Amino acid sequence: MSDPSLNAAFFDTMIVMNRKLRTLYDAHVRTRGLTLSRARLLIMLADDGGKTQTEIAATLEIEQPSVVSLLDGVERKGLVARHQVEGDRRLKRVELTEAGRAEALILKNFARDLRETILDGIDNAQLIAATRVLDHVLGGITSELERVSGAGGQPSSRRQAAAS
Amino acid sequence: MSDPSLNAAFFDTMIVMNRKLRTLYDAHVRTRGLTLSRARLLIMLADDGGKTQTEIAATLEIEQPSVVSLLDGVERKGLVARHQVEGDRRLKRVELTEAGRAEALILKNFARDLRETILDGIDNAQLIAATRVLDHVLGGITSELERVSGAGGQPSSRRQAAAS
DNA sequence: TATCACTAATTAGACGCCTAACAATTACTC
DNA sequence: GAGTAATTGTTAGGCGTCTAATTAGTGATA
Repeated sequence: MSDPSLNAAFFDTMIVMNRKLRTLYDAHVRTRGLTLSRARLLIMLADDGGKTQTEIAATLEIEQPSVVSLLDGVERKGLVARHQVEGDRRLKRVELTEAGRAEALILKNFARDLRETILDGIDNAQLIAATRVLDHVLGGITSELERVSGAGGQPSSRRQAAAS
Repeated sequence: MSDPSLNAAFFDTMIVMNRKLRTLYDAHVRTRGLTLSRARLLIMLADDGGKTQTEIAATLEIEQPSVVSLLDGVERKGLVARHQVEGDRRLKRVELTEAGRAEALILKNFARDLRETILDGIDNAQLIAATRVLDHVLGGITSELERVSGAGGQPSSRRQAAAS
């Protein structure tokens, strides 16, 4: 079928790369009390506007409790605010503050530049091909994850890119 | 130069995929008190034999304190043991126990099968191309990381695949 | 209207990862 | 040989993520 050591190399490289990417990004924004995950959240809010926490979880593809602690962090810094929603007191609509909007802009530009630096030497065709593979693999993981834990079998809304 | 939204999609997909891969793997081995990271460690030890903690950190490409807590977990389960080294009392050589060797074999087989399942539909050429891109990107991240934090500028021993 | 099921956010507890700072030991240097 | 520098493993503290369980609010129904 496929070469086991080739498969292993793919995943291992991916795992290491992910961790180092986070470390690199964090190193740059740490002085402002931010991280890659927080940046992903802020940029998403800047692009998509106010969302409830459930919607945030779905867009970022993380679990709701992860959203809670992420929000706690950036709310403490005054970058977002949780607003009550008229008509349903369970919901909280999350909005960027003025400071949050400014920060999001900075983060977005920094992220763009960093990606540019890191991807230097890769042409568009290669990147498209690699992204297609990643997307296919992500699909495989997601359906396997649903098969394993999601016994209920709801129709699985597929993902789309969250950060810009 | 390059398309910003294309770059963003690549990284975002990679980030999400990584998190979901970990969740999927963890879900399978959780009942035995294991995780993807612990599996990576055990498999590496099974392949490469006893190593000091510094060597483990280098091979897995994580920091030494991360190795400490990782080892604490699997040592508590009796899967590895830390042995004193003759001649240098700072060092500790880490070895798999009998139970650890058995567990590593199971994990290795499971990992192989899971990769096979997840990569279904991707042919070797695509996978090789994608891995080459990942490797290039990892190289970019690593050198950027060294440029940023490693002011000392030691000659950067390059990475090689750790899990099999 | 009282109950029961569902949903949104949260808390609790665990693990993985990091940086910074530390203790013990060894190596180097004068 | 004494003092300093480097190395090894560790602890402390922080963030991100997960699952399981809890709390509060909504809706549907008998």
